[in-house]
Amino acid sequence: MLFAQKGVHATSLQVIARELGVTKAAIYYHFKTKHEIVAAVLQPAMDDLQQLVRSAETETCLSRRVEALVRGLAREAVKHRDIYSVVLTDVAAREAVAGAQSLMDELSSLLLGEDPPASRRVRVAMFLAGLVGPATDPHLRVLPDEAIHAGILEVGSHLVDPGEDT
Amino acid sequence: MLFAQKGVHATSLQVIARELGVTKAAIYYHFKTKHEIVAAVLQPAMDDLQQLVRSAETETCLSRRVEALVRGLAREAVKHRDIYSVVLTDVAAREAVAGAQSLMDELSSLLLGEDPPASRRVRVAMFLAGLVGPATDPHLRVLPDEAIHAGILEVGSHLVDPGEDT
DNA sequence: GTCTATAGGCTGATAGAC
DNA sequence: GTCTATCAGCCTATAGAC
Repeated sequence: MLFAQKGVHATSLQVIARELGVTKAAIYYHFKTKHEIVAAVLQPAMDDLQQLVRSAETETCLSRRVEALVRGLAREAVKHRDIYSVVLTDVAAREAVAGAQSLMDELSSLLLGEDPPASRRVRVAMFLAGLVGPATDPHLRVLPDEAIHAGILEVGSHLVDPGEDT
Repeated sequence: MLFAQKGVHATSLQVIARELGVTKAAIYYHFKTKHEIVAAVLQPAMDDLQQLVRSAETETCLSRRVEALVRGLAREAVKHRDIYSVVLTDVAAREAVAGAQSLMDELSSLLLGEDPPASRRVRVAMFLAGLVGPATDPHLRVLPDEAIHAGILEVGSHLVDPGEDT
């Protein structure tokens, strides 16, 4: 995906149109604005993420909630590798998708629980930001999905586990 | 810094000029191109990072090398919070700074050592990508430098430690 | 539905007065 | 050193033919 390579802002409609073999105007028949295009591309991942957050909201036990979220995030990060490398990275992308920022905020809150110590705040922030790593690193793209999934799971269960607090 | 908030590509010279209270032309007296401006902003962090990589290159013992790099990265990530959130994130920024990408590649290689298992590859990629987390997360910006530094150190020593391989 | 043509704005960058 | 004025080029978006 072009958005991932050059960023949303640097990917012009002209380039997109050429890639698709049509003209700019043809694209504007299907989408009203560029924001809509970006949103449409990111939508599948956003929907899955939203569903994950929704289902985790009901779980009041922190450790169980965290476990479910980490497992879900590992699954999603692999499934939507390309999209994650955009959403978690590109400022323009987050602007285009309404609620992307607040969704990430809520995700963060659900992982942190109430009044977390500073060390856990850092660990969770690094885990969430780190999800982009396997998605973007060209050397990792050759690894099978299972290996990346297992790796993320391992990292997440350690970094976000509330029991790790000192 | 504007580059961090809106991305390099979305930050026009006009906005930069207005922010500084001068005109675009005045800026072009000091810098030949926009690339030069971006490079100048990122230079301090890049220099420190390069020096870190240089000094680590000579250490042939993997575990000692990794320890030094993790310690150095934790220090740098805190010292240059704003810049790290740009360099590690923005595609346009990496394009502007010659050698930024290859520096990150070398850093990654030095942390990985020879023929690392897949799980360590993922852990290192997540650690490096995760360095942006504490820098960008608005909730973490209120934490004192020491807390973030300690958190990164803790995460890094666990994620990148070669002894953690299974 | 997809095209051509074009409007109107903003961009990075330059030339020349002060 | 900083300004005004201006350039060509690209952008998003629209109007209207086919």
